[in-house]
Amino acid sequence: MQKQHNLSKNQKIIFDLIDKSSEPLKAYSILFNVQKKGINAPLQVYRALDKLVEIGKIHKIESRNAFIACQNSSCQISKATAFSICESCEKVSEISNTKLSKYLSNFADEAGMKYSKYNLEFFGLCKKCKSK
Amino acid sequence: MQKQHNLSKNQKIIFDLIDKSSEPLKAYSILFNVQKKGINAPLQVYRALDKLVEIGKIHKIESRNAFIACQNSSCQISKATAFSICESCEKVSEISNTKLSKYLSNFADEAGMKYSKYNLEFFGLCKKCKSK
DNA sequence: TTGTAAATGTTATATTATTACATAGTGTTA
DNA sequence: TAACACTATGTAATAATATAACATTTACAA
Repeated sequence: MQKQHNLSKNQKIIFDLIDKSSEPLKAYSILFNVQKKGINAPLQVYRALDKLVEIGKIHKIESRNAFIACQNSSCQISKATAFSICESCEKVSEISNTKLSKYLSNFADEAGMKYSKYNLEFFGLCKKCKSK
Repeated sequence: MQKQHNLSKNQKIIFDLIDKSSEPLKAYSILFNVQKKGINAPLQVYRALDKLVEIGKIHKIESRNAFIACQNSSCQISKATAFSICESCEKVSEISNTKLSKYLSNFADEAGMKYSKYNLEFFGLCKKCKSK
């Protein structure tokens, strides 16, 4: 059973915003959106983001400096993330593919070393953009 | 046969610096290091970096905002990159594993979509740091 | 030699993220 | 409940990363 994390006020405000969004959100765009809720400073946003990433409720898309809510109902795969990113419309989806995650979690390099965490970003054109 | 890219003056200065470095270099650390060679502005660095990334001579480590020289003699895999990153000493190595790259290049998601590019970053402790 | 693409130089500014310090809330346990 | 540790919050300042806009120059093929 997964540990229950009770989100604090700021964490909840920021998670809700990201969760409702259909696209990855950037930190300062989040800031502008939550100023009416009393969150005034970048640091307040970054602190909430850090925590949310840590507990797996959101993921950072490294190549875009943006954040999306975990699509995985269980939110247990924050140490093993894979995303597809459309280079045209910037749509991002979390990939949850058991074979892929098993393959990568078990991957060992030439020296036999295994890794405790990975992040994979695939790039291409999404269906919509491809057919344009 | 791979296309020959004759590096320009700035590109060469910056590539040489990165290539000699034992660790990933950040843009502003590069800037400080090349100021004696007449490169004065961030944009000059970023332009050279962009070009070097584009032609596959260097790669960007997205999670670190840093750049390393391609370890692959052929430098042809800039669209299919994988790295191991030590979370303690920050050592970064490029992984060139044929099976892995084949697996990922051929990966198709649930909808059968294939991707033209990927970047994978593994995290863990390197041998040295593990034994400490 | 002219056209064009690539590269350079420079200033200013935008975007992303952290340091430092002070205060307040939450939950545990002595 | 008092004392404690831990987490979260608030605020100001600043650091670090990256791009826009504009002018000029170089490389080189037609």
